[in-house]
Amino acid sequence: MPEFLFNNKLYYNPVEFAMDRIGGTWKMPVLWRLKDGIKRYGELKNDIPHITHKMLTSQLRELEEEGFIKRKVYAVVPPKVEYSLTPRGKRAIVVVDYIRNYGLELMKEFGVKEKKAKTR
Amino acid sequence: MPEFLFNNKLYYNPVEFAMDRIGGTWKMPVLWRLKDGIKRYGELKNDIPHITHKMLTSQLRELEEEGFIKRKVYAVVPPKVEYSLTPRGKRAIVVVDYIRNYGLELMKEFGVKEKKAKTR
DNA sequence: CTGGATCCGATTTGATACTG
DNA sequence: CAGTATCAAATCGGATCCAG
Repeated sequence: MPEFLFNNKLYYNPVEFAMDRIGGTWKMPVLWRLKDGIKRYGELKNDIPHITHKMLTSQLRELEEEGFIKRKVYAVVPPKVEYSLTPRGKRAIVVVDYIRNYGLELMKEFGVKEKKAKTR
Repeated sequence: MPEFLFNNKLYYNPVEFAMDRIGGTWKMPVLWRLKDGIKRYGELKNDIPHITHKMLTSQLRELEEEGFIKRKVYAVVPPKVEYSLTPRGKRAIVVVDYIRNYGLELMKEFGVKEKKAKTR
């Protein structure tokens, strides 16, 4: 298995490299939300349950820096910022979709039930 | 996006569920090593660069508990233990391969060079 | 040879407060 | 509305030691 450096981090294989770009708890959900077009910061925040302000901003920064999403700032008050997928981000959606389908398959195997509105 | 529980952990989407099963730094490399057949603990340890004893054993435990690999113990001294893929593990290999190819594609885009034998 | 347990530092994440 | 900074809590990973 090869071994290489990127941004001063040591990687052991291509899978790890890919997962460091679009893995983690929140990056795929964020990309997925942008699948159908432009979203504002607040929309993303509302659409993704439980994500904290800090996590959303940091994940958006990283995805932007690595060219998966584009950030457009409007010089208005109050601020308005729109996020959208770049071609690289659109390519990633195909992969996310693939993994998502595998996840659904696994969930069925493991007998996972959706958690319906819980009392409390 | 749905939301559900598994092993007392809250998941927000199928992607996260899948990644919790076979994601992380080491699970895919471990599965990948078993792609071509049975391996002993020591072989895995030698074949996977930089993995520590602790990580290898913990990852093998989890993969076994969740049905991706099978553990066969021989009642001999010193101990001999063989690991192999279950059908579920073999199915996972297809996914790993897919992500791996995407990783290679990304590496090319990012201009990542393999790290050749370093001085020191 | 395989594997469990412990200690401890490093990294990640959440909560909160503050800003233009 | 969108974003930054700070501090504390939680999680993770590595090194090390013990055991059958």
